[in-house]
Amino acid sequence: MKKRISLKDIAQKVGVSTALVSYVLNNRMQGRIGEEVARKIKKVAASLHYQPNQVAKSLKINKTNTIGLIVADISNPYSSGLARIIEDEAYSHGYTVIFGSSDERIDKCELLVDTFINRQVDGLVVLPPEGADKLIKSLHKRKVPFVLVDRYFPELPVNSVCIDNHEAAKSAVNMLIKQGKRRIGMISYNTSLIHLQDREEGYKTALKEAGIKMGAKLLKKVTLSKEEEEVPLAVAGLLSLSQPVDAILFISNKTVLPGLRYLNAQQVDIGIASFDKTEIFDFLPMPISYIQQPLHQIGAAALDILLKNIARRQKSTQLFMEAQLINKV
Amino acid sequence: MKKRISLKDIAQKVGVSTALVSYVLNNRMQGRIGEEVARKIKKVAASLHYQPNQVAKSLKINKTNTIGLIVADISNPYSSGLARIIEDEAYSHGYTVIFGSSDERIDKCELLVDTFINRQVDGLVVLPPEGADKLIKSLHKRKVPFVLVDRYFPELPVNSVCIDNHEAAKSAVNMLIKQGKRRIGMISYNTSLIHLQDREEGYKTALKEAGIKMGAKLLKKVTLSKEEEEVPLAVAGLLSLSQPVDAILFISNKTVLPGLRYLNAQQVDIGIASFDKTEIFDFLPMPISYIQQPLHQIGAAALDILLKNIARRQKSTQLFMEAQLINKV
DNA sequence: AAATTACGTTTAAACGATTAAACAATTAAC
DNA sequence: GTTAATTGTTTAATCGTTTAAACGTAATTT
Repeated sequence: MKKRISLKDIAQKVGVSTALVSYVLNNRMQGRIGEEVARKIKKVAASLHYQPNQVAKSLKINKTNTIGLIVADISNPYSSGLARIIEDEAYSHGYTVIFGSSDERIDKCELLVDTFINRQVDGLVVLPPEGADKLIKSLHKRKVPFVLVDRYFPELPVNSVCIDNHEAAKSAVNMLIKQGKRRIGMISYNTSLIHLQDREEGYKTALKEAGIKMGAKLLKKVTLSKEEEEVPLAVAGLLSLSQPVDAILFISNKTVLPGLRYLNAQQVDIGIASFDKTEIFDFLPMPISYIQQPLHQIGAAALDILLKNIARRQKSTQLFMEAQLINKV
Repeated sequence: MKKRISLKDIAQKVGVSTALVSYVLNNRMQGRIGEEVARKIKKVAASLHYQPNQVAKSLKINKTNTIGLIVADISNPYSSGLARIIEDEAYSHGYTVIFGSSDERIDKCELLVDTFINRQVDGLVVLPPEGADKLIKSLHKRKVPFVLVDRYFPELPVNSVCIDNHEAAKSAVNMLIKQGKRRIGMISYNTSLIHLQDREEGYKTALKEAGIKMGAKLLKKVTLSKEEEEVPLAVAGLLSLSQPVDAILFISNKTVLPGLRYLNAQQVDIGIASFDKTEIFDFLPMPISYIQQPLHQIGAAALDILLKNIARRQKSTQLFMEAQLINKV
């Protein structure tokens, strides 16, 4: 890397102090600077292609204009879609984004948080893994500006932007009921993540409100990150009940894929609803309804909250966005 | 953000100079430091949860341990998949990754490059958009360590990691021929991007070597980023020739999707091969062969080259990886 | 004419680390 | 017993910025 041009180089060439160069290039001290010399400084700066060293600037002003983004896995469509929105919002406000994937592991997440804080990020956007309560609490205590997305911790009064999962699941089940389905199963997760439990609760509420009895056998739980193996078994289970299901609600895009693969192979045609869309929906013979998260709104809101938090003029905000049910008949 | 602990704080508390604290915590000057005081410094550092300010360190040692990743769009699966691999490789070497999406636009790409360089990244991984020649040349002249991925510029002797697109396309077409196809069309791009032209050339070469005449009508070109509108038309064109095609090679995952959607809707069953896999392949009745890029190798090689370049011990390297043809019958 | 204000610029400290060189205080060498 | 080497620590400069305060000089006020 070639030696870069610094304020000093410009100052020397023009024959003034670095302070003056700094003032001129930052348009400070309006009116107090000689027109002549200002012009000359700007000219020399341009001719040398001067670009300020942001590291030095960051150290001095104690602000890096960088935000850290921690997702479960950047190669997952939900995460990368979110990343893209955060990126755009951040850049439009003069921020740069560093990112890392936690793989849903709390130790990795902690490592990333530490790394980012040591790099003096101005704030964090975090999609927290299961069991991150302690970490989140510590962030809060250390007054690090941050905002959670997709997931939240009800007992912690920290910034978060999620969808109303309870309502979303409820509306999906209601739709299945309206379509005449009565034996509605669900593929859920065995997890302590509240936002997923909310989805399960929404499913139960919908059935209860419709006066449909919900047998425990209709609710199958699989392990996070083990979808490929466990979902087909779970679906098979739902199909082989004495009273087989006539519809299934899938809790996530990661469960619906192996689920559909199985149903497709078995040539079973039942009602299907899912959280989040995947490309394959367009290609399947049966219509698949899904809950569409307003990803753009989520990302934009998250960054908005974060930036206001960085600027120290906002208290904690918990946002629950309304998800849209895309109803395919 | 709470005031963070600095070397000074530790030094004061222990009653020594910051220099000594620095030496101790970095394990410098082995054996020259008093055991007693070293222990005390480490203890105090730990009790205060000292974490070094990387910004200050970066300024001093002129190294940020950060690399910049510029892709077309982080929400595109190819880009996010690559991002994940780069991330893992980078972190395992103590580097952090900042990223940006160029949207295939040269102006955005230039802006990102400038932003990243001002932030003193140690190097760049770039998926360059069409027409980036000038930018790349300037990076090279300024001796910024960088490596191109996926795309290259034959006339520029700079680091790059790609697949052998010519060979890959050829093998795909050869396979179609072996399956008995004779009227093989291709959906290609109207572009100056060499790696895409290579794919086209590979297609032509395969036909020529097999002694099959390649009419110009068999090669349809669409516009980058306009796949959704143009590909269906192009496919329709290939099917309505006086001698319709019995197979199509798609140049990318972005073209194969609308193509398949159209073919599926029209219930046409012909041979299909494509670059890159998409999730939907598993769900379609017809077998679809595809060229699988060794994404992991590409990412790992790119980072390896970049790091060696940063450490100043390697000349420019152009790598062409072998892609794998996944043959579904 | 002395005192004040304004103007244009420089000085110098600071941000938080690293590190060569200097410095006492011991210990070893001859 | 003087000199030299070793040991443990500090001093101070440095990285490239920013910015409050100081500083002359000129213009204005009284």
